[in-house]
Amino acid sequence: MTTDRRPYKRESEATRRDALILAALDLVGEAGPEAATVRAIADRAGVTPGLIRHYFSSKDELIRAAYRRLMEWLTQDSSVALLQADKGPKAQLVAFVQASLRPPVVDPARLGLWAGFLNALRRDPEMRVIHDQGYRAYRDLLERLIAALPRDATAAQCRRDAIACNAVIDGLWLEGSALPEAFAAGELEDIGIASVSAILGINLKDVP
Amino acid sequence: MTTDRRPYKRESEATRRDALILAALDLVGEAGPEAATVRAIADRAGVTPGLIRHYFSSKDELIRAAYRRLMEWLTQDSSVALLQADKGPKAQLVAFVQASLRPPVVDPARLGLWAGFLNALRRDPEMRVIHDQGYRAYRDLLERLIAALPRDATAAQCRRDAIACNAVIDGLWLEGSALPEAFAAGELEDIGIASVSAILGINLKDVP
DNA sequence: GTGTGAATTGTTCGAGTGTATAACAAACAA
DNA sequence: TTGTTTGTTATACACTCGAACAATTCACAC
Repeated sequence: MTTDRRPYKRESEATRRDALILAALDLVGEAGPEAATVRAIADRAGVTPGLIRHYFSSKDELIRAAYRRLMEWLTQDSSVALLQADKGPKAQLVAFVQASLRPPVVDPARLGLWAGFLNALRRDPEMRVIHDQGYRAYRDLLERLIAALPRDATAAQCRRDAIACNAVIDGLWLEGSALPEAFAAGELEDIGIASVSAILGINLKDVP
Repeated sequence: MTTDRRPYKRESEATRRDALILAALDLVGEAGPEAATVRAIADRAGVTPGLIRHYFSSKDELIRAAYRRLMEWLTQDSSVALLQADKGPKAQLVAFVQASLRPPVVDPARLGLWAGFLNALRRDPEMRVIHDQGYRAYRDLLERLIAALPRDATAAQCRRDAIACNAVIDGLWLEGSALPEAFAAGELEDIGIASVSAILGINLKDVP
């Protein structure tokens, strides 16, 4: 009896970890966290389940890595507009807010993905640390943009303003992603800019 | 061999269904939807697992009933803010914002409850309808409070303002519930009032 | 009292879960 | 070619899940 063993190719650690993380994100986004079983993840990554524990000490750690990746995406996609940063502080802030309130950041699939991880925060303290880091990174970035604006504000006030602006952006992102058809094109961005302007007491509406 | 059967009391159908629904909500809120197993629900309701299938055709139907109950609660809580309406529009709005940004509304368990049902929406279209209705009811309520304020604003502007204020409240609620220890006592409420004041162009800070 | 039917229990079942480990084979060095 | 390393597969295990069902016990009509 000849044993039919499935043929395979050896890949680098980075490649395999990436494939597994992406497969996990896909599944969580498509059908919720309970669909992201070890077998389903391995199947989607074109690999057998045992390999997961070769690269991650447990399934939870793979899920943690996936969440870390998601948080990185969210902040990177929002701040990608900053790279062309020969513009003034106002224009940078405007670009940041706008990028946060349109695709691919605003996206039903992203919201579903994020919500899928959300309830793991309560159970896993380490997951909460990851969330905290991701959230802090985003808010710190926003706070730096706000502090660079030409206005009089203490550091404490800048922190409060950053929290408030972050909240508006988060809330608009939430609503826009949950009910995409409820808003006209560009409406979320306009409301976001107007709200941030009002909170900061500075006019951002006519900044190109 | 004498079989020791656990003694029990017959309860009315309404009582038992209620107990099971409340137990399910408790568990989803505390530890996420995957913790709400048939056995755990039955255990918390002081009943054996088999009884669930006596009152609900499946576990999914119990979960659906629990979600319906949760939406009833949310709309009732919103209505309560309207009923104590012997105060001015400003005071009503302030009370509404403050109530939305402190416990028991701001609460990791509530966030977990919300998130737990959120990713169930993707699978069950019937749930999505109920969810949308509840969400719009909340925002319409806020929009009515804003429209009652003494200021000049078109209906379109009131809608935009309601979306923005809802976003701030949602965002602050989200962050406060996800990272409860990241904010000082009363800080979220203060930031919320200040932000809503700025967005609406009206001073709410000294309204009792 | 005493049937009788409904409410409730205890238990079992197959399927599916994450984890552990041994067997295999691909890549590479000599 | 041969040997070694280790990425990868295959298999087994202990556990939990939702569902099902027969056995038991309560409440109530008569």
